[in-house]
Amino acid sequence: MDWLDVKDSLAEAAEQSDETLTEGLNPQQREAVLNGDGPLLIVAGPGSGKTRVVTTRIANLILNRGVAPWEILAITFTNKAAKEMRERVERLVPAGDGGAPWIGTFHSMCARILRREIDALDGYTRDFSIHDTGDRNGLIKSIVKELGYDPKRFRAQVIGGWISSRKNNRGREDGLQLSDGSMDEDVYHAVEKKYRERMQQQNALDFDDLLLKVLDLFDNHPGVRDGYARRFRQVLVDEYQDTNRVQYLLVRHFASFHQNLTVCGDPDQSIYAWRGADIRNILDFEQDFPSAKVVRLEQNYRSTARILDAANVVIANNQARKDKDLFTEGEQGEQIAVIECGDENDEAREIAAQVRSHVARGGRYGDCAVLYRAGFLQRAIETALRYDSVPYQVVAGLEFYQRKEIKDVVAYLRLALNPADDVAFVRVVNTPSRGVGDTSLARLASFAAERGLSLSAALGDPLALEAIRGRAKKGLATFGELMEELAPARELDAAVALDVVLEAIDVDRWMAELDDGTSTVDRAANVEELRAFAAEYDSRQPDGKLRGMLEEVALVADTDAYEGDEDRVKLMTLHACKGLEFPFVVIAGAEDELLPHERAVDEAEDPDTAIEEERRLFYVGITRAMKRLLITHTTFRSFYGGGRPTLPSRYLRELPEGDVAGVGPEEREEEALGAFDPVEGTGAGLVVGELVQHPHFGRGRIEALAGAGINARATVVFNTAGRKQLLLQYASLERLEA
DNA sequence: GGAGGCGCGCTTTAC
DNA sequence: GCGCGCCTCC
Repeated sequence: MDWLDVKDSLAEAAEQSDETLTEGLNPQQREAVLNGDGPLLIVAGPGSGKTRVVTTRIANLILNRGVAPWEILAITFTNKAAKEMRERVERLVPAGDGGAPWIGTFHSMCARILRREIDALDGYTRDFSIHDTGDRNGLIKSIVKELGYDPKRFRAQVIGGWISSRKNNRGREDGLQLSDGSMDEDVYHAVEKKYRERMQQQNALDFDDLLLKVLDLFDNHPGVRDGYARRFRQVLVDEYQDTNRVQYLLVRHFASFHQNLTVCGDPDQSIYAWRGADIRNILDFEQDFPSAKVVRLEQNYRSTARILDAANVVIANNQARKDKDLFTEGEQGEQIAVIECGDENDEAREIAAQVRSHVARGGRYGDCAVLYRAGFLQRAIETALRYDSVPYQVVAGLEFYQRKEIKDVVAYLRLALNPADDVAFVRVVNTPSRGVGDTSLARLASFAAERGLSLSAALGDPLALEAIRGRAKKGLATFGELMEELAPARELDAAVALDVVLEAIDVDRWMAELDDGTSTVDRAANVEELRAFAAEYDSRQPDGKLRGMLEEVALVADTDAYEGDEDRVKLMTLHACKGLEFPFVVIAGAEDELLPHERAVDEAEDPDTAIEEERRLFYVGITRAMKRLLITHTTFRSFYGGGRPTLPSRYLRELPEGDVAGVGPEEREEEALGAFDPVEGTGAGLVVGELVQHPHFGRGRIEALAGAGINARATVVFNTAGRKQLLLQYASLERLEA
């Protein structure tokens, strides 16, 4: 069916859809949906119905404003968000045959554009490989060694991060400083130069390049740029507060012709400054687009009044923000529970118990989410949930595609598509084992370098193997033949291509080789899962072929592992929870040095800014909760096999007293059910000079007392642990007879 | 060249 | 307390 036909057939529905579409929306939401052409900024507080507004707006553009679906570009930050948006738009607008709106992440959009247009850029073809962060760091490391520097002193990760932030700040690179401010800048620049050359030689792009190359394309080929700019009559960008410089410039290009740009976001939820997000993009939107209309969505439909109040009060401590006035008409709700736990196992058991009592009271496992600042908190929680037979699901990225066997198989697929991909070549030339070691590989590499060839092209030259002896020679020759066998896979359906590869490398033997019988991971099953994914991809994207599947594999980071409707507890980082909501939220590990994270503070140019970003992270976590919020922290947490005493997060002190019920270790024994009574009178009666006992620090003497109420603090000098500042509300100090 | 052992350093967050 | 990288020995 042609789009015009679709439009006709929808005309009738369209007559009334203005009314029905916006039914149940509040005036601000309706305004955001119905606002006409031109730049539009939607400042959307948490739980204000933003996704509904954006999807309804898209539907309205299609149904009532004569915009064809394919003239709409909607950019989200995660695949998860893109998927949800796509589904919700489809529910409102029946899909026609004419083409769907472009809904995706910056990275997937750019990959899609480059597949069509990259020939216009020197040295690249549409079969380019996409290198992930691991690939990038590996290449950088080998370059560092090649240039004769010590890879321990010049860590690939650090240089990689530096290169990345330079790319993400295009045009402002010179303002960036080396994190250590040392004299090593020449080395960094040398590595960067080499890295760029090597990437181009192997027809490879890293994540940052995907965006940057499109920017290059648009900057240098106005014809191409205009093609897209004219096509996209309506551009929408979600989570605009998290865009970086390059993304900002891209958005301007996309919207350059029609100037119909809708951005939405919330400055208080900006949590990606560490990867170049620039909050100024949203704060300055009205200066950038002087004709911009601004709509504020301030009514919260998600959380209880108590939870919303706590969030408001906490975030008000940030200096760098615009005041917002979030309100709810919802119920007061129960108090926020803060529970102090002994250590991470204690904390995990407590969380498991709380989840079970939630279910015992008629709730679902799927109502619950456990959020934490850093991935390593996950382990203890998983163990406790498993012990209690609580079903859970980790919503975190990468895991699957980070597995060695998966990366290896994917490297073969990459080679089939792009034989110049040296990083993939190095990864699998000796996997499974073919007797090719570093020495012979180095010989092949220098042969290739002298002639400006890729490693696989070098293998095609009979001279290349002359300097190589024995098993390695034979192994390399075998690998060369293998590469030729793989070549036809490039134009096949993904699953078929995968089968070609698996057969060519004799996957069964390889898997048997890897399986030493002791390992618990079922590698063969993982490979089988990849096979299933490929088949699923083929049926979903019949034209995608191997090329398309590899692209998707490279760009899923938070996987689509998140299945909102499954009745399982969700475990994820605070970063991953943005955009989601749960009836019952647990924020674990609310301790100083973890939240705010010490590294965020230490490594930031400006610690105060970092502390504010961490506070936003806490804010994002709080505002995910609909009905119940539980915050846990420990007094001691294991670290690197050892461990250290911990103090409650400074942000806990900011929670409004009336909304919070704190519970120490003794009180919570029979406390699994119901709301908690506030702890009262803590700290009362303690006197400077007294001896006290702490559950983890042991004995100590009070040196000073300060603050009152929930802010009451004691400085205690412990016999073994030294001097500590403790919040009396949480520290559960016991007085000892003098 | 490969397997096994030891020591070091590490855990932010992610497309 | 684990994984990786480097080292040694076969």
